[in-house]
Amino acid sequence: MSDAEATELPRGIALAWGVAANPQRGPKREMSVERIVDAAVELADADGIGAVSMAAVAARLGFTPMSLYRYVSAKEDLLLLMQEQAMGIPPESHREPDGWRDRLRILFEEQVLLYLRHPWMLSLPITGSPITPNSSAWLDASLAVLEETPLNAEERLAAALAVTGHARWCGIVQAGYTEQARGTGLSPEEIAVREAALYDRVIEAEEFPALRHAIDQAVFASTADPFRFGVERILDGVSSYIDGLDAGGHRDRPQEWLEIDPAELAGDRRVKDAQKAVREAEKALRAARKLERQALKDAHERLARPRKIG
Amino acid sequence: MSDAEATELPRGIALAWGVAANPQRGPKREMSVERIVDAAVELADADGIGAVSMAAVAARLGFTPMSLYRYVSAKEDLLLLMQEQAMGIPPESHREPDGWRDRLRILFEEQVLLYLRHPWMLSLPITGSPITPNSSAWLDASLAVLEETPLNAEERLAAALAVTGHARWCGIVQAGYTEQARGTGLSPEEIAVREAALYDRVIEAEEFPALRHAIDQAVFASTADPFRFGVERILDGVSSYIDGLDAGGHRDRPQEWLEIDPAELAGDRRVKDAQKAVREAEKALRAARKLERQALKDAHERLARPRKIG
DNA sequence: ACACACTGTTTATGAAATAAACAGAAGTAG
DNA sequence: CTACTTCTGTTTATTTCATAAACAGTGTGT
Repeated sequence: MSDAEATELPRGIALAWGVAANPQRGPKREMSVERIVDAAVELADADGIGAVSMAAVAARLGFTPMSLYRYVSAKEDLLLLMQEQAMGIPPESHREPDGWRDRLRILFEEQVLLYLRHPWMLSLPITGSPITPNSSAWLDASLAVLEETPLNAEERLAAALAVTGHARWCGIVQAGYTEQARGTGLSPEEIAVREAALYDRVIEAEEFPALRHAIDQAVFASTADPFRFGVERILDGVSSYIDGLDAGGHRDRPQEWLEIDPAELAGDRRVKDAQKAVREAEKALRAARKLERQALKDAHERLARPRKIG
Repeated sequence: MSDAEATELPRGIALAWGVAANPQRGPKREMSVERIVDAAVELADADGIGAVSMAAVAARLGFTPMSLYRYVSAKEDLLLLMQEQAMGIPPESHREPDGWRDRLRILFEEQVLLYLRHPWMLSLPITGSPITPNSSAWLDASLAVLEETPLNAEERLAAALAVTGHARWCGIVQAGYTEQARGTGLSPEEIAVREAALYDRVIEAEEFPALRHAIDQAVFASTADPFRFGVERILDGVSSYIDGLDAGGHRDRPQEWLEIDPAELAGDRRVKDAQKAVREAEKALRAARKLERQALKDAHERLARPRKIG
């Protein structure tokens, strides 16, 4: 009983699996869940997730805001259905190449394209893994691709997760530019240029030497996609792990989740004050270091100058 | 002129760099930006980002909502400052081990811990890279660690980005559980168990064979952290790339960003309708496949049974 | 002294989600 | 065929936010 209750499908997820009660009596329906979700997705694609209010969706369909609640129990459910619909199922293209590596790369690229098409998906809260048909299909596709490898089930999931996460991360960063572009009316490229200029202005070699070095190498002006490099490294890593297994190497020992000390979570006043003190000390340290570097640099210059003049 | 204007610091970012005008006249200030941000972070840590309203922050400090606007120009700026403050600077621990690999792993773990401490950071919108002192410090640390490798500047950035992204992804997934736990009053472990049960109930072998297989291998009941496996693969990948360089191999050619056809973005009606038709066809295909598999399975059983009886 | 800059407060506005009560439509049972 | 029931979309009202605008009190520089 408590078991059945415990595993009962949450409202929104049930809707996503198409468990919809079709009523027999009463006036004919003028809308449908599908039309509502379509309208919402169109709004979000065009003007971002902020443009999706119950009122706006209803207006787009020519109805009053409250009417939507006959179809969608709450906005949260609508958002879930939007995700599900926008995600779709993985295209067949990933079956074309031979070998897990090329297939997984295609799945990566398709996911990135998904996020480029629907950047708003990335600003929705993630509530665990959404157990919906389409997300399941994507996960299934990744796992299926990896079934030709000697990885065990857990490793396959971890590898699939890593690639998915990287695609998402790529999407997040790009969506950031898209979003800013929408706000400012500039093109994403202009935003990137402006951002590079800001970095250039604000980052001093004394404080952030490695970052400054990167800026001087014009990495932020680069038009290359760092995420492409990233996936290749992930795929390399999986590949070399597989090579290790094939060569009779042992598996990685499963590792525990990272955890923070529960005492920290308890919100103890003394702990918090101590942490704050640490933060301030770190800040002071950083400032002192910066001054030290500056002083060293100046001293070097003073020592160097006479030689130059003489 | 337009150059100076173009690279002017956005309000919030200026605040983060500590460009604060201290007024000479008027009544003494009773609050400070710092106290406001502290209060907001405490609220968010305790009850999630949803608990952070201007009114709630003000109430926690014993003031009226509008008073905050004397210190923080808008909620958006407050959120930026919260991020900056919660992030802090990377701890010194990452300098202890020798070798980029162990150091980068520590930076990964520290970032994950950060997100465990402040899960709300992950539900804030990302607007490009926030060019603030503390985020710069983290990026600088990653880049500095990689300076001992033969990677070039762009590759270093890409590698740092990959690790950061993976930490973030790890945080996102864990924060999902934390968030759900807050909502339902259950422990994150119970949520995970419930989720595994849901998967088990809903995923059929006919529709998602690889996923079903994973479920049967109890991967969702596992207590191991798939992200630990993930970072190791990323580190492996970077490592083997470096080995390749050392062995005189050539670099990956820089690759372009993924893009979607602008025609798609234009929101053309015909294109959209066509896409919708594709979606529906895919759905039908999926259903047909499922039936096919089911039929095959049934047929097999029918063929197998007589032999059993006879 | 006194004007003015600055403080925190009060009041008001508009967007948003959604609860609750409603009037009318369309089946179904008598 | 009538009356009941169920279901539709609408209306109205409440609550929660961010934030604009006007305000009254408080120090400081001139």
